Amino acid sequence: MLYLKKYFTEGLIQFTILLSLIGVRVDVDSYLNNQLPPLREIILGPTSAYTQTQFHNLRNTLDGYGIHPKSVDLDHFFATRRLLNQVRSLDHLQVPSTEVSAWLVHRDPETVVSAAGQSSPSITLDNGGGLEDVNSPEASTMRGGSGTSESTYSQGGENSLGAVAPEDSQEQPGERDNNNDDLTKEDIDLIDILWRQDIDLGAGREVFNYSSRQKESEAEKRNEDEKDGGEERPESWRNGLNLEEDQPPAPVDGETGESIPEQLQNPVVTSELRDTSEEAPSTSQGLPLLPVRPQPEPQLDLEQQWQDIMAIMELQDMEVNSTAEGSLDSSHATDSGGGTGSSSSSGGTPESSTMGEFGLSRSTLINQDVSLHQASLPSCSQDFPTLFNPDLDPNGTLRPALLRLSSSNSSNINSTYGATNLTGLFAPPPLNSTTNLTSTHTLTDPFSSLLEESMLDEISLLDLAMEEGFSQAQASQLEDELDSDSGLSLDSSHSPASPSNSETSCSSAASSSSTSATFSEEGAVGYSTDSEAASPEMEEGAVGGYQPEYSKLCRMSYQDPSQFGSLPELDNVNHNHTYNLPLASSYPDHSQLPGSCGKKTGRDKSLPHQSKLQPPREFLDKHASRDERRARSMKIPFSNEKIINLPVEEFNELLAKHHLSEPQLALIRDIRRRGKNKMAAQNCRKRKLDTILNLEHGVHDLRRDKARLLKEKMEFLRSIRQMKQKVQSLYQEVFSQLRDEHGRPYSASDYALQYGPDGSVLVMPRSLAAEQSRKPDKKQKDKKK
DNA sequence: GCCCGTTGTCATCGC
DNA sequence: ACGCGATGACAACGG
Repeated sequence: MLYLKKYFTEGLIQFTILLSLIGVRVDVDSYLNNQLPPLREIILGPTSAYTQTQFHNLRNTLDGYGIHPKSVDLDHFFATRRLLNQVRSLDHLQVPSTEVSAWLVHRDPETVVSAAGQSSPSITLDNGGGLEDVNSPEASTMRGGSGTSESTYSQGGENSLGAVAPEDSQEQPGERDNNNDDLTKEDIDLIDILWRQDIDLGAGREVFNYSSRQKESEAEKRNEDEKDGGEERPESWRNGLNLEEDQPPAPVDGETGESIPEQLQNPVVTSELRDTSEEAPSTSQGLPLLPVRPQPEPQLDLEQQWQDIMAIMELQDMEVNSTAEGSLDSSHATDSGGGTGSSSSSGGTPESSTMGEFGLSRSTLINQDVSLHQASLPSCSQDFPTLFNPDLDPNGTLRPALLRLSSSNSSNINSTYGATNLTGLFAPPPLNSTTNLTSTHTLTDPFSSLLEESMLDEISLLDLAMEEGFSQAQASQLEDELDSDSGLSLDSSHSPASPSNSETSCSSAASSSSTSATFSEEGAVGYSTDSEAASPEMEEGAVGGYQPEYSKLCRMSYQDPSQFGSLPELDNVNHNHTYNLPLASSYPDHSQLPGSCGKKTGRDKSLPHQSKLQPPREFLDKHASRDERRARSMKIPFSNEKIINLPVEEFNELLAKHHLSEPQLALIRDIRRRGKNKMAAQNCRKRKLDTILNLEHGVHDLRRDKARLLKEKMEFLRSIRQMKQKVQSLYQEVFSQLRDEHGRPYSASDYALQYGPDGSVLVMPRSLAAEQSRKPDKKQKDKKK
C-alpha cells in the first residue's frame, strides 16, 4: 500500500507541479533539461558552462526532478544520488564520528519513491525537517509553521519505542536502497539495541523530506528571484514543486497571522495538494506524498530536530564537544505540545520563538540569527559569481532568475557573510517567510556543493582581483558589500602600487632619465653625515665658485637608493629630490664626491658638464644659490656647507675663530637657517611621499589579506554547510528508518533523535527531551548572563 | 605661453 | 628664551 500510495501521490504531485509550471509560463522542458547538467556535473565534475544551470536545477535534479516523476527508476535515481552525494561529501565533510554513528537502522521504502519525483515527504532528505543548511532561516521558520507537512509520515507516532542507532553503522546508500522495506539483520539488531535502551521513550517517527526541503529551498530561491524581479515562476509552480518557499507564507496563518504547522493545516495529503495548489505557502512537497498526517505538528518537530542537530553540530564541530551535553539536552526542544506548535513556529520571529521554545542554548539562539545569514549563504555563493564574475558565466548569459537573485542577494551579502554565521549554519533556519535568503538555502547538497565550489572559484577570482588591487569594479563591489570598513577611497585601479607607480613613473620619467642613481633617499640621508663628511674637505669655504652646482650634483649621487629598496613601490621612484644631502654652497674640493658627482639629476645635467669641464666663475655664480652669492659677496671665509651643516658647537667655534662683522654673522646665520630649512623641506617632502607610498602599500596588503580571509571564510562556510547537510540527511535518514516495536515509524512531531555526549543516538519523546534540555539551557543561560 | 613638478624660501608651530 | 625640526604656503625654475 505504501508504495502504491507513494507512487500514486507522487504522480499526482508531479502532475500538479507540471501544470502549475505550465501555468506559470515556465518552460518545463527546458527546466527539466536544465536539471540534467547538474547531474553530469556531479558525475563528471562541474562544468563552468553548467554552473548557472546548477543554480536553478541542481537541487531539482538531485532531488530527482530530472527524472520523470513516474519513472520506476526513481529509486535507483535516489540511490545514485545518495551515492554521489556521499562520495562527494567524503572529500569535504568532516563529520564527527557521532554523526556517522547515528546511521539508519533501515530504510523506508517509501522514502525512496517520494524522493525521486518530488520531495516525497517520506524521503529522509527532506529539508523541511530540521537540518537544512540550505534552508534559509526563513524557510525553517516557514516550516515551523507549515513545514510539518514534510514530516508527515506520522505513523501515528508510535510512542513506545526509542531507537538508537549505533555509532558504527554508517549509511550505505546501496544498502538503504536495498533495504527499503525490509530491515536488514543489522537494522534489526540496531533496533533491538535502541529499543532496549529507549524502550521507555516513546518514539514517533518524523519524516524528513530531504528532497522536499531542498525543493523548498529551491522554491525559496526562486521566490527570491521572483522577488528580485523575475517572477517567472508563479506561486503555483512553487507550490507544486517547492513547498518550502511557500512555507514562509504557509507558516503564517492568514487569519491569525500565526505560523501554523503544515501538518495541522494539511492533515491529509490530498488536502495538502490542494493547499499547495491554492496556497503556495502551506504545504511542502512532502505533504502530498504523505498519505496521512495524523500528527499535527510536523514542522515543530522538524525544527526541533533541526535545532537539536544543529546544536550537536555546533557543539561537536564548532566547539568541539565542550558543551555538547548541555546543548544536546537543550537541543531537545520543548514544544512537544507543539501540536499547534504553531505557536512556536507561528511566533513572530521564528528564530527567537523557536529557539526559546526549543530551549536551545543561548548560543544556538545567537546562531539562529546566524543561521539566517547562513541560509543566505548559498545565495551568497550564487551572488558571488554574479557579483564578481558575471563575466565568468560560461554561457555569458545568466538566467534572469539568477541575475535577480544575485542582484537581490548582493545586498545581503554582508549579512550572509556575517561573521556570526558559522555557528548559524548549523542552526535551523528560521521560520520566517521572508526572502531571498530562504531561497538560497534550499539548495540541495549537491546543488549547494556545486554552488559552493563555484563560489570558491569566484572567491579565488576575487582574491586574485584583490591582489591585483581590486581594480575591478566587481572587486570593489565586493568590498563594499562585504565590508564598508574603510572609508579610504584608494584607487581600486590596477596594481596596488599603481598610484605610487603612476606617480613615481611620472617623476621618474622626467627626472630619472638622466640619472641612474637619482633615488631620492629618505630625508634621513640628507640629515646624515654626508654633509659632515664633506665638511672637512670643504672647510675651505670657498664662498664663490661653482661648487654649489657641484654640490648639487654630488648630492644627487650621494643618495642612497638602498633605503628605498625597502619599499618596493619606491623602486620606481626616481625623484631627484636631494633631500639627503645638505647643500654645499661652496666646495673647496670637488674631490669629495668624485664618483658620485657623475650622477646628476635632469636639472643639474646641463650645468654639470660645463662646470666639470671648466666652470667659469660667472657661470658658477650665475647658478650659485643666492646665499652662496651673498656669502661670496660678503667674503665669508667658509663654505655654506659648513655654515649649514656644522653642529651648533662647531659652528659657534667656527664663528669665534673668524672675526666677522655683524652683517657677515647675520648672513651666516641666515644661510644656516635657510640651508637647514631647505633640507628640512626636502625631508618633509620625502616623508610625505614615503607616507603616501606606505599607505598605499598598506592598503594593498590589507586588501590582499582581506581577500584571503574572505576566501578562507567561504571555504569554512562551505565545509560547514556540507557537514550540516550531511548531518541533516543522516538524521532524516536515521529517523525515517526507525521503527517502533510495532514496526511503525516514529512521529517526527513526537519524537526526536537525541544525541548523547558519548555519541549515542536516542529516540526520545520531544516532551521528555524538552524537559531534559530545559535544565541545561537554563544553566547555559545563566552562564551567559 | 601654460601647465606641472621640483626646489628653495619664509613663516609658523611645537619640542 | 633659544635652537632646531617640521610643515604649509609661496615663488622661482625648468621641462
